[in-house]
Amino acid sequence: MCKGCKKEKYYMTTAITYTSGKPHIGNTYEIVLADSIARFKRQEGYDVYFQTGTDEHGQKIQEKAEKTGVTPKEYVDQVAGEVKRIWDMVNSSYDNFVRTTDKDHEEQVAKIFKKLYEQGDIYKGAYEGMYCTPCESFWTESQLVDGKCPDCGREVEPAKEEAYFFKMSKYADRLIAYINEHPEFIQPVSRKNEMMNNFLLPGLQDLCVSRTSFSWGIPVDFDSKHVVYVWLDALTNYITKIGYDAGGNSSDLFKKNWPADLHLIGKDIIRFHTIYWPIFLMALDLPLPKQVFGHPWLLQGGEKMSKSKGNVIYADDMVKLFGVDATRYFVLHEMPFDNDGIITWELVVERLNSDLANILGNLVNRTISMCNKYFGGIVTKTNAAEDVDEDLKAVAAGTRDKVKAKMDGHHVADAISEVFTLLRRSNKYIDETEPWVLAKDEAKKDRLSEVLYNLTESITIAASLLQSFLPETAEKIAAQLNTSLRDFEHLDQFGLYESGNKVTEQPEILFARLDVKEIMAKVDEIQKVQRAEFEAEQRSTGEEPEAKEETTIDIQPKKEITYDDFMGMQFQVGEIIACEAVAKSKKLLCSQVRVGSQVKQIVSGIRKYYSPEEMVGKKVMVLVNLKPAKLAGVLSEGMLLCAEDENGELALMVPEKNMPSGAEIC
RNA sequence: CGCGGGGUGGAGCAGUCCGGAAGCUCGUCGGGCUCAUAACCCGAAGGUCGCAGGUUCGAAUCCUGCCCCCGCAACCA
Repeated sequence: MCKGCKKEKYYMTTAITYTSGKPHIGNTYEIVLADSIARFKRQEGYDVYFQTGTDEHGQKIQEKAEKTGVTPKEYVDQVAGEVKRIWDMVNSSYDNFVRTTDKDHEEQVAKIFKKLYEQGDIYKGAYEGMYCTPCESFWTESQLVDGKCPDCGREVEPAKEEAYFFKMSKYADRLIAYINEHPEFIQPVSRKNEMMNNFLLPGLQDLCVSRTSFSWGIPVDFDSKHVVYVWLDALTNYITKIGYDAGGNSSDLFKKNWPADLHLIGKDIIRFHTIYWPIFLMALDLPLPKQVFGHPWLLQGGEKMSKSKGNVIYADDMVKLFGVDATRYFVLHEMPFDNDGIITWELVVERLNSDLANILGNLVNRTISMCNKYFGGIVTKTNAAEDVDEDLKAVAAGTRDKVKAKMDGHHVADAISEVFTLLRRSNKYIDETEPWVLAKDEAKKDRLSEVLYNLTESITIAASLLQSFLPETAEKIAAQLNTSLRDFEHLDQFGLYESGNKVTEQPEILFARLDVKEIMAKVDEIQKVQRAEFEAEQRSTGEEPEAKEETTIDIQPKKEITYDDFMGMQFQVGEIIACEAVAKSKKLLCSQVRVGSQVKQIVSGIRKYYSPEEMVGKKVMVLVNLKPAKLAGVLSEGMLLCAEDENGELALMVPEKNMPSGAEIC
């Protein structure tokens, strides 16, 4: 901190990661994104406090622990350790790694709950819904499957449970006003309308903030059969872990840093951060955070990520194959600002080769090689300038402010691109000046020296601007150039590289080019291991292994039926003579099926797998005597039989030999 | 008429708020160069900006209608 002036504080947080399992690359993306913002703010001169951590309570964790045969605490200790290890591995520079099972946090949450209760914002009421007794779970109407429990398929019954509620509606008007008066509060702005239109303007319902159906949580201290709802527990980490005290004795750290300048979160939890969290803070009479930025997701291209397929991408594997900075580069660069990004192994290799190896690594390498070849590594400014230098110098000196402008709006990918514009410009400069031609003419030695100086200086500036994103690489470049990364305030000037300095004699390759095929072979190995691990885990938790290709599927057995029951069902071969999509639905097809001499209209949910055209002419298996019913308003007089695999893929049952329409199936 | 996101050269995207010569990266093809990691530099091909109307001197951009894709929601007989 400089004398006489105080650096401006900047308090930022990530969401805390839920410890129900090992974080994949999509989760890891958030910490890298946050880290690059934190590093950049520090570089700009802010006094940054950067907090991240893990969210460790809740029913899911309790269940997971039970299945694994350990206590919830043992379970979250293990996962939180993993999270922290990964956060450290990707070089994140957090100041505080918090856990919601930390004693001080638990105490404060209990105090906050009590305070809100005593001042009347929380009241005791009853939660009503459909309850599945064997599963001990409440479900909303919309969660039910065929009116039954989505977990076990058994009957549910209406039930009431005592619960505490928070009076959201009391603060809604204040929140609406705040959001309207602070357009920068919710980022990207498109999310603001979503919150307003879907939740705030229609009217907020009171939020249930306690549970009695499980015990792994922070107990309500005046009513110990309740635990505090996870979101009230999780969100408050932003204040409790910097020293907030509900009793009025908050720490200096808290007084200095609250309100937060930035909550960086995934777009899926924007609602919790822009509605519930601000209202909790209003109830506590605390100022609201200045900005909530909901970043998009990193999605795996093509198929869905699934452990059983072994295609989940983890930061560990990426770091093993590509290194930390290449991993950071990819997730930062490939992520658009408000659209989801795509990650595939092939794309990672492509980016690494074309950007990091070719443009950046090769530029550093060729520049240093020339310095050594022509001047024994000594870089001297001779002022033998030519017009062609001007553009390079202008781009180099102007990059800092362009990067800053992008970073101010959290457009991290675009900020990095600005630096690469400078690197591309530098490569072009080499072609324009042709140092190898200058080297052949003794009279042009000064000019050659100046050219290499300009390149060295440009690279120094680029490396200094890259340090927020690729910290290790930036340091490596500075070391190879025998200089240090430059202060932010001097990065808009050209010509500060120490003339007469000697660069390294043996430049190390920063990023080696990779062969896609070799990488994909290694990826296959990784996926094999992942599948094996998954199966082992399934066995250890006593779950039936998920079906793989060409294996079997076990389904919930139904109760035994008699032969008469069976004979009560009439199956016949039917021929589809016409078929069209049901207008009001996305999944339904309406078929005219000839069964013997009559034609039945049958509606089926198979549009995703069969087009109306390909249905026509098929001979299929039909349950004929099913009571007619209306689906999406269309009458259906039977059922086409299909086989279904574990992914919901459907296949129509057809006779193995050609059979006449109406033939009985028995 | 359920809610939301999206449809821009082979791929991935920017541009759309505030109309004014269709842009970026990758890939392909041709050329140049040799300091460098088969790299770098230049050039070219390739797009009815989902479709149809409308407003305008002028529309990827504004208005109207429609189609398709992806989430969520659902009636998945």
